[in-house]
This record gives sequence, C-alpha cells and structure tokens, in this order.
Amino acid sequence: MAGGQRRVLELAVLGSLHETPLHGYELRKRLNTLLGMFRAFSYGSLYPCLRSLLEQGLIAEEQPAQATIVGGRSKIVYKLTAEGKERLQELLTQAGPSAWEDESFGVHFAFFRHTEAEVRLRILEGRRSRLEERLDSVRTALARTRERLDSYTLELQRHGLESVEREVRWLNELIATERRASERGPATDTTSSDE
Amino acid sequence: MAGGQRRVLELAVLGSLHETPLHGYELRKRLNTLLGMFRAFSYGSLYPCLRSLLEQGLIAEEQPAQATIVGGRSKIVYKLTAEGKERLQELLTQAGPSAWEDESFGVHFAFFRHTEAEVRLRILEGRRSRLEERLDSVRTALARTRERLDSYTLELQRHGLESVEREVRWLNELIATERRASERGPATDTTSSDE
DNA sequence: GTTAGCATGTAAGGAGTTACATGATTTT
DNA sequence: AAAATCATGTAACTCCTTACATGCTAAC
Repeated sequence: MAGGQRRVLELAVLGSLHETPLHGYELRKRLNTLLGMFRAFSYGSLYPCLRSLLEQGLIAEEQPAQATIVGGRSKIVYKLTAEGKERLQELLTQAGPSAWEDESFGVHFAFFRHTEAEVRLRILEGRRSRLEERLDSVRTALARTRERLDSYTLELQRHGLESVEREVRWLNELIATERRASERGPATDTTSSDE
Repeated sequence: MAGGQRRVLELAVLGSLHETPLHGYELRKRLNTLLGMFRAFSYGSLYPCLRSLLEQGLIAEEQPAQATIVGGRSKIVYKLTAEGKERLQELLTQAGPSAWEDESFGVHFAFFRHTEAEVRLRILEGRRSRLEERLDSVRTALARTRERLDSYTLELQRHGLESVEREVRWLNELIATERRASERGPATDTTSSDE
C-alpha cells in the first residue's frame, strides 16, 4: 500500500545511502553525477520516494547531535536502517530483466561493488544477450526490407547498430575480466585449478 | 481536448504514413525497426494514438476498393490527410528541445529527409550542445568529488563519457556534411563565395 | 486441428516530469 | 539588499506499459 515500486530510484537511493548518510538535495546531485550520462531524477520523484522509504522503515532521519535543527525546517539527513540494508541486498541479488534493461542497468552496475560476483556475471550476460537480441531483430528486419532507405535513415541505423555493438564489446571485456577475477580470486571454491 | 500530446509518437506515425499508408500492426513493426536501437512502442500506445489522430482529422481510413473488408473487422489502413501533412511539416519545422532531447532526437532525425536544411542544422547543433552541457556538468561534478570512486563506478563513468563523446563526434561530422552540402547545394542564396 | 502469428483494441496503473509554493542561507 | 543557490515538498499531468479481451488466418 505505502508507496509504489519505483524500483530503479529506490535502488539508487538505498545504494547511495549505504555509502554515507545524505539529505535529499545532495542525494539528487550525487545521483545525477553518478548516472548523469544515463538518466536524471527530479525532486518531484526523489522526495516522494524518500517519504515512501521512510514509511517502509528502510531509511531513517539522522539526528547528529542537536546542532542542525535551528529554524523550523533544516536539512533532513537520511541514513539506511537495518531493514534498508536487507532490502538493498535483496535488490542487488536480483539478476533479471529488471537489472539489465536500459533504464535500470546503469544503476545496478553503479553498485556492483556491493553485488556478488555470480550475480554481476549474470547481469552482464543478461544485458549482453538483451542487446544481441535487439541487434538480431533489427538486422533481420532490415534484411527483409525491400525498399531502399534514404541516407538519413540509413545513417541513423548505422549509428544505432554501431553504438549497440560497441556496448556489446564493452560487456565482453567486462565479462572476461570478471571471469578471470573469479578464477584466481575469492570465488566459491570452484575446485581451484593449479596455479 | 481530443487526445493528449504524445508528440514523439505522433511525429513517428505521421512521418511513417507520409511515406506510405499502413495499418496499425505493420506501422508498429516499421517503427520498431526504424527506431529499434533507440526506443520501442507498444500497441497500448499506438492504437490510442491512431484514434486520436483520426479524431483530429490528421489521418483517415483508406478504402482500397472493397476487397479488404471481408469479415466484421479487417485491416484498417490509414493514410495522411492534407491537415496531417500540414501538421507533420509543423512538427518537422520545430527546432527546439523537443527535437533534440534523448527521447525525440532519433525520431526527428529519422525524418530529416522531409526537414529543411536550416532546421536540420539547428537540431544537430542543439543536440550537440545539449550533450556538451551534460559532459561539462558531469566532468566538473567529478572534479569536485573528493572521495575516490570504486572501480565499477569509474568504469561506468568512463564508458558513459566515451559514449557521449562519440555521439558528439558523430554530430560534428554530420554538421560538417550539412554545411558542405548547403554551400554548393540549393542553399538560401548565401552570397556564394568563390569556388 | 492446433499452434503461431496477424490484427485491433481497452482499462488500469507505473514511473516519472513540470510547475508551483515556500523559505533559509550564502554570495556578490 | 539583491541574486543565486540551497533545501523541501505537493498536485496535476504525461507518456507509456502490462495485461487483458477478442477473433481471424496461415502453417504444420
């Protein structure tokens, strides 16, 4: 009942507050720096989200001493509660479309530091196959197209394909790095090969 | 009153129907091929949009002969009306944020063939400065950041910056090409320099 | 003869923005 | 003392998705 889903923003807020307590205004700046190239949030979505998280008991107001409260309304610094940390872990463990779609992938990636190696890998692979699906469907649709396209449409297609292909290559490198790291690193006892 | 704005979808539909009459189902496939790398529309938004455009008199049902209508409901092929063509021209002439923001730039670009050279140039430049703004604000925000970021956050930033920088370079090339074309091509009498 | 794809549509709702409203604090 | 920016919040609205409902037609 209390508060909608807002999955992406919720994760972004909980993840940021896990690093350090913050008040709304600064939180927004952080998020828009962190995700600036991918998306931006406005106060109109952030403050309602904070209220909802507060009602759910996932975050709490922090009273530093009693210094900050001077006038009627001062900064409201939020920190993560124990339930909030649990919820964050839960969100970070989900390796599904909600983690690798366009709107959410960046946010999930930004908090990979707190994500298990296995989950990281599944998210990276999920995103990669999502993009490859997209490449396939557009490429076959283009192949079926009888009429030749004008130069602007072609240029748009070319640029779009190239961008997605680039992201796939980037993901390939990340996946390879993850695999290499989990081979020698603190993996889940994968019958460590000699080395 | 009748029908909301849906600017992007409206333009996409009018633009597509300008090339050739189509029915809803095929229209959606076309759009999702044309814009596949950037965005996708569902029937839940397309059909209401078609109804709204019909009510506004911007599109009309086409009766080919009387072949197609067999059962109660068959394909409904829509074509652009005269008012629709006017509206399309109006939309294609607008060189403002509504043309160069993320959600809309692709659609506007896709129909550049029907857009005046001057407007094309202003949209390309508008998009470029929009992206440069974003680069600046993220870069200066990063420079101000005291704490060093973890490797995933850094990698995300790096990739984001690189992608946007690539798009800026792409736009630079397009702008240069447009300028070259308008110098010798059918430009607006810009006191043609020797050459 | 049944699955897959073609074809059209609606109702409910999710996720966010814009514009507004308000006031404190810092800078110029 | 004016302007900018910090800071919090709400109401209305936009745009789109999901899930559902319906039926036809082609392929296997």
